[in-house]
Amino acid sequence: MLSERRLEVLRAIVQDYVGTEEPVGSKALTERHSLGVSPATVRNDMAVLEDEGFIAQPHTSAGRIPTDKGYRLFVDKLAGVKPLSSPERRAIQNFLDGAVDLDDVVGRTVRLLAQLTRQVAVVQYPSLTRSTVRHVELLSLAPARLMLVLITDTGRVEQRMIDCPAPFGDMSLADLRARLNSRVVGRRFADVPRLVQDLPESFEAEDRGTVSTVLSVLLDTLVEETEERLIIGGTSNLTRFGHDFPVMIRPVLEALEEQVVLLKLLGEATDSGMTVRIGHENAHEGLNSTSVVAVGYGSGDEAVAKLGVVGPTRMDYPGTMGAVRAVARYVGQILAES
Amino acid sequence: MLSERRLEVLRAIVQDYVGTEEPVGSKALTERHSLGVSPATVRNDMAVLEDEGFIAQPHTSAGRIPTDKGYRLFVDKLAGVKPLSSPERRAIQNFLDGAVDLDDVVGRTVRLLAQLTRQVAVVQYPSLTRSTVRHVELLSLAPARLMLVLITDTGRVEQRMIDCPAPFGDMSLADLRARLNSRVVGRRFADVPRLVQDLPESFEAEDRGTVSTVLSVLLDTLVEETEERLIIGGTSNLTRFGHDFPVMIRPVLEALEEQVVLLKLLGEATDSGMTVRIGHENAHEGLNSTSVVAVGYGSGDEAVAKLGVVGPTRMDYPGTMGAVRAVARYVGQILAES
DNA sequence: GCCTGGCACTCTGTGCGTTCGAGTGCCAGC
DNA sequence: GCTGGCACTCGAACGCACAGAGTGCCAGGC
Repeated sequence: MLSERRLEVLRAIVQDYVGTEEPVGSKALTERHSLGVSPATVRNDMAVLEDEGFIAQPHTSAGRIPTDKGYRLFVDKLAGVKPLSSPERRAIQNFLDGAVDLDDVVGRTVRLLAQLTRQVAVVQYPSLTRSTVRHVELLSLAPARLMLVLITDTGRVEQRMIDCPAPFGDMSLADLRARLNSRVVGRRFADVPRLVQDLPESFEAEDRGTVSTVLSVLLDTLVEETEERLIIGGTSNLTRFGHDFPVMIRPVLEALEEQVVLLKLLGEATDSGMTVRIGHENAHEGLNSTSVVAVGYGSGDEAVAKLGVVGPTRMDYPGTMGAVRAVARYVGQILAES
Repeated sequence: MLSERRLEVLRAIVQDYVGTEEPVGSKALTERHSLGVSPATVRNDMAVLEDEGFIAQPHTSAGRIPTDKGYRLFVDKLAGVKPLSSPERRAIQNFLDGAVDLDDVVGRTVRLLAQLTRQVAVVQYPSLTRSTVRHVELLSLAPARLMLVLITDTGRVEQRMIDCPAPFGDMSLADLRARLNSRVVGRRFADVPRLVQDLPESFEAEDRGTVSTVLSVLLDTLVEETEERLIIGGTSNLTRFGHDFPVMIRPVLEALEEQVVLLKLLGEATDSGMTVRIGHENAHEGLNSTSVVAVGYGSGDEAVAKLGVVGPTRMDYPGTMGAVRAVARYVGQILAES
């Protein structure tokens, strides 16, 4: 186990490196932090930390920089989550309160997060797996052509065209609409298939085909809706990556364009609490020199989706974690209110 | 007026520079193109072209590179639009044909365009100013709470919550829904305000407040819907900007994040035909070293929106223009079919 | 046993002078 | 008006020396 002072040295190295972006040496460390020991002692500690794999030298006779493992230790043991200042909190609240609909909430959130952390922000749309149906509407557009509109309690609306196998009377339509709604309104998506299963049987033979068609479209829509969408913002913050950003930025931009990659990235975050994935802990190769800070957010007690930021491994973890957590909280509040 | 040969020299310079990304000298030019004259002659021509501002030297004793003005002349007079190969055309069609809804069409288009041109693609959603209303639905969620759902002929659906000033009976609701639809279905957005203007008067006094509220929400929604949205893709192609990309990329990424800037950018493109804006011709400062190739597309004869690409001024104009034009055509076809 | 000051060593980054080569401008001649 | 020749310029590349930061190690002190 590392002694208290060695941990302190690691903390100091991380902090200085994050600040200056330059390898940090023993002398500079003792000058900037009151460790109470001489550079020589720090050098010995550094040698140990290097043996253990927490720090590394870019080349002999340069200072040390933290390794992924070093950042990991820093995040797990040495750093807390830095709470935001109260002006910051107020700014968040004001900014998010202005949102008019779900798209706007998500859009504002991503911009806010990017601005606060000065990194690339990723926000997943609230997932619908735990959503409930608020209303199902059926409209007749033509004798054998219907439109299905699904409204969820998170405020999303989805519509589908339906070509019916046979013309469908207005009475039957109203009937189906009423029965459908009485069964599924307020129910979770996952429960809907079970609840509508026997609906066709209660209709006249001539209408059964259409009813079945409508139901299958509805079920398809539910499945499709549960697919997760996300948006990103603040890509211009990639230029903050540091002096080696020209080589780093390419794979990162490519990874960010792949929604699948990002969804997996957020998906890997554990459901409760904040997840920090550092450098090579990220499965995707292009993100090997980035860290991802993600957290779930939701309207109630359950997390319905995730949001987070992607930045260089050399990032201000306490500050970033604080911002991510705070934004997630406020977004949850906003969603709960609406 | 420049002589035929001088124009030929300019064309050769543009082509070589676009290919090699290096300033091109007189000797190299005569070797790679059969101009039929000696390097010395070419040098004289180059001196003239430089006097006229079509080319420039990065420093004395380097080759020449085209200026914005040089590219402009090249695009206007010297270069055609390079048609795509038939495999390319087939690929476009296959790719776009797989789209299932409007979002999907736009998403596929932006990816396609980015891939074909290897540049940043920008696609504007079909504008709704010329759209018509397909259906307006009103749902009662609570005694004094309604939901308005607007369905357009381009397949977009928009919903709004409405808090009514007074409870609104089911009969009144059905009545309002019927009258509203009979007036606006099939009409253009722009005509709706006029068509519904006198609706409140025909209702009982107690319902008028609610009817007015509903109408104002409807009109708001129409206005908001006509606001233009767009999506971009292929940002990782920014890394192709060349050796000076680290300094260039920042303002470009920033500009790309501002939807307003991009909308203005596309908006500047003339309605008919393809528009090419080169370097400083772009009003936005961050895009002073990029060129924008944009064209309108639409489901019928009218252009309903625009799409295009953003790339370095040093781009393959004929190829890019060909790809942009082809994609716009196919998207138009797809939209017309659906 | 741990910390410290001292010292030799090893790198990188920087400044400087030199060389090399591509490219130019100009001129005289055809 | 085109061409070949020629002197000139300037940046890129290279080698080299030097300063500075940082290290590892060791002997000595608390």
